[in-house]
Amino acid sequence: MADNKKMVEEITSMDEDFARWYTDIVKKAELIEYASIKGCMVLRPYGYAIWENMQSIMDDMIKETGHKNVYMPMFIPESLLQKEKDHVEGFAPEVAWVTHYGNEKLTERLCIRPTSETLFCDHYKKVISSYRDLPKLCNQWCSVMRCEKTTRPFLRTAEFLWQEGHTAHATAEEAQEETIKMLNVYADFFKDALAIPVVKGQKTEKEKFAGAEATYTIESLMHDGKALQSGTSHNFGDGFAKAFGIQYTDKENKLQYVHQTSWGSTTRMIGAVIMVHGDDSGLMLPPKIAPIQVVVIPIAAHKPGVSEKADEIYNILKKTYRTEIDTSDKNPGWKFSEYEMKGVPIRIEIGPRDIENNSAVIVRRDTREKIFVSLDELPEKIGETLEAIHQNMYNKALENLNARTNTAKDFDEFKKVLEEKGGFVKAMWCGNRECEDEIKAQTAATSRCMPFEQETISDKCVCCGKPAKKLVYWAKAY
RNA sequence: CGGGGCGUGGCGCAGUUUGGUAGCGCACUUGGUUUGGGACCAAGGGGCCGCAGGUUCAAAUCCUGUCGCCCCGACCA
Repeated sequence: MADNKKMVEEITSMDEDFARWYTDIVKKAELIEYASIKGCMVLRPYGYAIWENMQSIMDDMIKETGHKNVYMPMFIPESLLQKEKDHVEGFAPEVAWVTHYGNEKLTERLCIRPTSETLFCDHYKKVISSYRDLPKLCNQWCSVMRCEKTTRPFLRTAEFLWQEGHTAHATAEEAQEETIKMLNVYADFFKDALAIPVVKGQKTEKEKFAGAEATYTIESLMHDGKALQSGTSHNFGDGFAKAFGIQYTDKENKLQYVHQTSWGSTTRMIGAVIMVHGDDSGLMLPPKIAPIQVVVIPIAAHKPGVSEKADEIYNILKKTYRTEIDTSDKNPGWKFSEYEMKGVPIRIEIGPRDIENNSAVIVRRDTREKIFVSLDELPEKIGETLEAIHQNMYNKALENLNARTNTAKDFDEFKKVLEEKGGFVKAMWCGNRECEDEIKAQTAATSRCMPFEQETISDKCVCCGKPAKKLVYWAKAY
């Protein structure tokens, strides 16, 4: 038995090690607890606080670009869901159905929203009649439900929290502009709030959203070399408008269909943060979204003056930074590990030695560097250090992204590069679905996006050798 | 739905081959000593051994059935 177990451990792939590392972090950092409801998870206070910080920054950015928040019902009547053919085909297999209201059996069942396009369409049909009513720029924060067959904390859960923006415009050009604008908002958010660099581009036909004319994506790279679709922005053209009959009268008194977009980002972003920045000591949170930016840890708190000084520091810092103090009776070593596991960017140690020197020790989560700072300069130094941590985290993630982005001219090279280096492989593609399927079948890699910044690596498709149309980023993905 | 595995205190497991007082680590409670990298000592609480039958003087252990969960294959933010 023991031998067998050992053997299993020895042949355990890196993938499984990484998976174990990941699930360990989400539990030990107290982000989630598994719910007793299939596929769902309990977001615990610390995990939810991370989401709230993300939400607050993202919400500002969405409002900054002229959008207003609204709230739609969580139920969608079956007939409404079915109005757009591609959309219903894409989502029907994974929706949950409500069949009863109390004891009364419904004549038409209601699904729990897997996404709210159809509800927004139904609404827009009612409130849009003139070009003067356009554009409609709405956003909703809510949870949606998709009965996934396999789930994973944050990356794929049955119910998840997200923001979904839904807009309606007079022209195709305006809709396209909006689609790209919001994709850029996501990319900026990843860089400025999450310290994660992304690749921006368009999804292929195979990978695009059910019902969309075009889907754009930001793709980030986890430090195990797998890609993660981290936010998407869709241009619907007038497909939904025609299916739902959303029309307006233009300046020439002619009836026109609106052009729509939608874009969403989810709690999956927390998964991205864990897998991009985390290390062997646990989570590492970018300062902007960290629920605790600074934790004060008194050393030998029973010795004279220590408690008082620690309190004093805490009270000063909490005015400017999200600060906590840990006065529990755990020993310091335990506390150090605990807050590293939780990804707190800075910890401050204050003990008898520091009090003698009127100083404190600040320790960076990202570099473990210990910096001795005089108490007078402390608040200022904290600000500088938080900024430096963000920069350093971004730079490291960018280094990893660059190091793991390689090119391949033919299929043999493609397989070799993917096998040896992981990450993104840039390669040319003929535009045919068959080649995407073939590449996936042979390598497990999927097309992540056709980047905005196109290059010509070769004139032949990496798979079939026919003339190439597009440069594609390929990768194994979550 | 096809292949593999597992159900034993809150969590992680041992015990099952060969039936004989339910154990270990972590966590928890109390008291004390500690405190600059996951402390130590002492005492304590907590289990219809997934469920239902059967065999037996005796079942966590053997037999039958059943339920649940996890991993691998087809989809997805």
